[in-house]
Amino acid sequence: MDSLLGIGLVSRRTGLTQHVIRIWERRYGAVKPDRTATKRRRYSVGDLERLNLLSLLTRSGHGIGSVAGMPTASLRELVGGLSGKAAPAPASPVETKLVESFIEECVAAIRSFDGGRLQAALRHLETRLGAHGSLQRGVAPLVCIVGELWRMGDVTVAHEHFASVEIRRFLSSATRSYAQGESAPLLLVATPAGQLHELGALLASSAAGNMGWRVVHLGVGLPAAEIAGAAVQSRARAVALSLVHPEDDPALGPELLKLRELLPGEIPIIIGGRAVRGYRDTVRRIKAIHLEDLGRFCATLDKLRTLRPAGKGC
Amino acid sequence: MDSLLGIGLVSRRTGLTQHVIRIWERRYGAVKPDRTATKRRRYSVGDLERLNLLSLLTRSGHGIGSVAGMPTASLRELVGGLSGKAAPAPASPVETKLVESFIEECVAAIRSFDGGRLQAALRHLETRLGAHGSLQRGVAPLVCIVGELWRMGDVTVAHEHFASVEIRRFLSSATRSYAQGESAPLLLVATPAGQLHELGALLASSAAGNMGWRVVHLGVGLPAAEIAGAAVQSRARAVALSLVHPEDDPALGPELLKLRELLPGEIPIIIGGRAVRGYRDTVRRIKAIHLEDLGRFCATLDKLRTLRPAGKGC
DNA sequence: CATTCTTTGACAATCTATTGACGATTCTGA
DNA sequence: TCAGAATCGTCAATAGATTGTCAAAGAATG
Repeated sequence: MDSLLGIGLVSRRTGLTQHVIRIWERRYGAVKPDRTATKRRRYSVGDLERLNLLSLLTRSGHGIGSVAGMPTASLRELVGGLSGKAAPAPASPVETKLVESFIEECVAAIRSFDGGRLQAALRHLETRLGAHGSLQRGVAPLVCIVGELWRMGDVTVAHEHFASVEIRRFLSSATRSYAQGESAPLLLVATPAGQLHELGALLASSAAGNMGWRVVHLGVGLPAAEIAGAAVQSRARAVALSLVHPEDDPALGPELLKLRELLPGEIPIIIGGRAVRGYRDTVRRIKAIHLEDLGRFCATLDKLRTLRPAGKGC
Repeated sequence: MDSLLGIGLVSRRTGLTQHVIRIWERRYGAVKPDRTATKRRRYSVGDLERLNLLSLLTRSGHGIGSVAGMPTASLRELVGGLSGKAAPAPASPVETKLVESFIEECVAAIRSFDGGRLQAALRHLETRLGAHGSLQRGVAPLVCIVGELWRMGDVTVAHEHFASVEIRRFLSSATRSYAQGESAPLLLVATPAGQLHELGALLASSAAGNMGWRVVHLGVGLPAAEIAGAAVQSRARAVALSLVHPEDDPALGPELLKLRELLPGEIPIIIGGRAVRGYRDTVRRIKAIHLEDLGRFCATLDKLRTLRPAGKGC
């Protein structure tokens, strides 16, 4: 077994303290790293994955003592099914087929304004791919496709709104990870003034909730001053914005600048959504973190949680 | 059996207090979790489902004592057949006190962006007043008050948006629509172009869902043509509009006229919300049914369902 | 030599179990 | 209609378990 990672590295990559890693080993035998001749721990990539899984599970409410002893495969299953993210994206042919038929079914349901059918499809996918997998590989693509259909005039505004409402109903009821306690970092999610499409923001909120963040979701079309005020008052660790529809709103650039100005410097701004391209310069100017897909968004959240409080330079 | 969920986790996922979970176990044997060597409860996913079902059932009026002993399959069945119907309307002094403290608690939660606290208050009220009663006598007033606070500048736009999102999350999870088959009448709910406040519409949708209507909720800010198109396509029996904020939008009058024109004559338009007064003439002109409060809205729905067997066979 | 790592014991904060009691509501039978 | 009984959620207090964090001292690394 190639065990070559030092504890410092593992600590940084998992977001766990070195202390915690050692304690988990000593008390629960969570991992059993090799040792060098001089007793230093050497972790394998398998250990790394294991620790990442355990980190996710403890964050979403499991006691470490009850999961530390399980085989890695079971951990993966628990993570996929109950709350966390499914880091590996295997994209097997079976799965792509599943997702394809899912999308097809959803679009048909939307076209006929059949809410029950849409909810059924969403639930079905969730049982197959888990909370996070269904978001990343099912709902997110669906949202894009609906947007596309609308832009091409293939479905009406009413269809698009209807889909938004139903998808958001699903997301609301699927995301239950409330009450993470005061200690969990807080993400503020919103859409700046002029941006009225809410699904991107909702996806972000759900994903963040699944990953153990507390989330304050402010919805759609908020002026910069409001966002900044709320962020300060709720002591958010980061602010996430979603830009989807108008790609050329001249008022949005100044709005973003103002937000950066009003927001304390240590609170990063994360921006995602297909319309970002229209405001690229501004986004760069305010040093926002630009993320195109949900997977990267999750990875960034993980990094932010561990890097920020320690004050470690990024 | 794989029993690995701690009571804390189960509590968060079911919305039940740890205390309640334990009491249900002790008094009614609702679940029989395994124990660790140190007597801690370990729940299986089956237990989790069971508790979720029981939570739903008690919230909609069943006594815990009468359902706690039933096999899980029967619980599922019972939940499937749920369709609101609770809490007539006693309006006792005890209740007004309850509602008052509820509102107070909610406003405090909103001011501090505390979603968990807000959800807890909402749930609590629901257990006391039932699905229907809590809507009519708790949530509806709350919505009005939040709107009032916002208009007076007493809370910011961010607070108002935040409240909208959380209340709508509650409504989404509380409303058990889709239980009805093809035969149930269908109500289309929306907000016309220019009207961007969605809570009124959402309340209407929930109430209608509770009363056994199928609901197509189109959300906020839709042009007349879109509403009419969707109504025709989904074969709605009625269209409900909510008017809340701009009371003097000159574009809204023509929009309403256009809607009446595009809509088949046998489909009535129901209009509610505090901004209706600003458009009184138009509302009268299009022969819309104007309803000021949720109670009358429900009554009207009942009448429409029975009086309007327009297409008796379908 | 500064930094990183290991081990150990101790500590504090949080979570959990159990018990008994309390108060509000609802049910029941006269 | 009314008193008593039953139902049901909540609370408080104590004891014990679980889990993250810390400090100190020595060893290894580069």
